[in-house]
Amino acid sequence: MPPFLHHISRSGDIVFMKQQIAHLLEAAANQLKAEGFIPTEHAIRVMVDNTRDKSHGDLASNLALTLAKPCQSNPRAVAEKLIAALPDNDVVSKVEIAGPGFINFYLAGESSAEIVADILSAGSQFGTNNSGERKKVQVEFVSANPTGPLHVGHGRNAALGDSLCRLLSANGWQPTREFYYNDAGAQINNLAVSVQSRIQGLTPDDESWPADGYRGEYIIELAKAYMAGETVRADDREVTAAADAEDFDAIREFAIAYLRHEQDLDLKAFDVHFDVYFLESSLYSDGLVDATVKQLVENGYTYEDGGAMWLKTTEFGDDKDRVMRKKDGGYTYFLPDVAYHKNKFERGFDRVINVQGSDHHSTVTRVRAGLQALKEGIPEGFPDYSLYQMIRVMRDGEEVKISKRAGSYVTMRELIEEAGRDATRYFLISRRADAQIVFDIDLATSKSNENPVYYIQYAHARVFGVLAKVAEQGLSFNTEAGLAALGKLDLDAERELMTQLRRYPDTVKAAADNLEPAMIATYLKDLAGLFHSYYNSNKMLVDEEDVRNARLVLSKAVAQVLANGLALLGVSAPETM
RNA sequence: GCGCUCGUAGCUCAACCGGAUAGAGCACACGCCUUCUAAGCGUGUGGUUGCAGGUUCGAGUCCUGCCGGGCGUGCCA
Repeated sequence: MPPFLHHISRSGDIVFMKQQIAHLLEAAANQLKAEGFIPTEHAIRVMVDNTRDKSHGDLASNLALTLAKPCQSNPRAVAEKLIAALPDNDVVSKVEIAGPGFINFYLAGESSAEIVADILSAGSQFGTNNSGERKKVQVEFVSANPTGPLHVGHGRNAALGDSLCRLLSANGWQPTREFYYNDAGAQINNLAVSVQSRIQGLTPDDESWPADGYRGEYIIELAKAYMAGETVRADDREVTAAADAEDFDAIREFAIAYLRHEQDLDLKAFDVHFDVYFLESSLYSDGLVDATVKQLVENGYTYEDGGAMWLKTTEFGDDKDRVMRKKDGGYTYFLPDVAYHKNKFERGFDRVINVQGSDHHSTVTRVRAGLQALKEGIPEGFPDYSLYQMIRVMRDGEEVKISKRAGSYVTMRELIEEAGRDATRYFLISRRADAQIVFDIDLATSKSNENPVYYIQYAHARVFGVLAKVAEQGLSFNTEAGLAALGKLDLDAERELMTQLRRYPDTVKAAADNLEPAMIATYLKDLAGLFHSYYNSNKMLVDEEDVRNARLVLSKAVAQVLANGLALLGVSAPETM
């Protein structure tokens, strides 16, 4: 018996059933190689898929189709040989050849039901794995400059980034959540000028209002707080206002703290928390920017032209070189970005992921090019990016243009207050990052029942509802007895539920591998749907004790997986609704 | 112009590395609460997966070219 077969047993690691089947097929293929049926030089790549149609069994492989050509045989004949060569095992109850040559696997009934016991014993840990091997991953997200309230776009960023961290944790990684912001540049001065203008009683309509000033109403509140001598405490700083209209530096420092604090409130309402706040100014004060420039110059990737210093990013795949130091001596935004990412690399993270709107996708090439030009052995694909598409906001059937200048955008706070945290978060996370989503404010707020998050939460609450009924109706429920009686569950709906439950660990892995939390949302919607359908057409609290216990145990497992999945999205799993 | 990206039912979206008959919700029509929560379930209507080629045993998925949307193409970030 090949060594890997030690892992294949009914009592073993049942959750990665795909891998187990793949191992079986691999063993069969290797035997056919040894027999000379498959050319020895042919690399075998085994793929096992979930079936869409239950008449195709539980899992299927296309291996015979891919081997037909190298074996100079037809797929169905190859499939027959593969099946004959499968090692003995107790996880598969039936194997069939179907269609053009698919091999369909039916899992043994007990094997299928065992997932329920696995779920209940693992509890909140069910579905997690250690593929990240406790390695450190840093995820930078939100990273909004403190010049205004967070809007819907930041909301998508926050939901995606935080959920990604939860997913990575579930896959055995150790995430660090990091927030990077500019506390010293031109935009911050611009902010301070705007506040000072408001203190002086100016409005955006006045002629002397600063050209690029921030017009939003929040600047008025900020100015009032400053003149009232208030103290603001943000997560990463605390400032007491000097209340001096002439003290520009004091205004700036207070404004930063004030707006950071406002952002903190939104993020907390969203249940998003950061481990590290990184200041762009520290890159200068700690000499990281200068060191980066020096290194780039020494490596010969820079040149002067038109009074500016350029970086030869074209040597690393960019379509044109980029200015790194402007004529006026200041640096363009991407130079500090390179210094920052050099710093991330040197901090020893095994992996770094940036969550950004796709309107910044051009920085990807630039930052990576800058890092390559440092010649420090930073991997070419460093850092990873999760780019998400812009959100279009609809209100009263019309598109709301998001613009800080005009002050006409939808804030995160507005959304959370009107639609609630769960609904907002779910909506923002439930679509693939590369989909341009349409956020209909009226739908999200007034008719929030249409948000599928309630559909999922309701399935969870229903389980708790029926469990509460057990005692009310003077019945009994015993988990052990239920587990022992799972074999009594032979309805199609029950088998389908167990199949879907078994897919959860694969989904957790796939969602992390693809940096796509939305895959969890899709999975949960499907699971909830199967449960609602099952619940509606079958009574849980039947007289027959075995069946009652078994159904309740299955329902508990469904609730557990729903709760685990919702937790990955940062959405609550209420027991009553 | 060039680069990236998206285009799936009337609307909003699924479809894991190419797999078998492309799925949900909303909307529309008709059903299901004296029985565990109807925020639920069932049945039906609705598709040339933008168009045209190509690769493959097999394409919504990969390649090429068009068409359409978004973003980028700043010594803005």
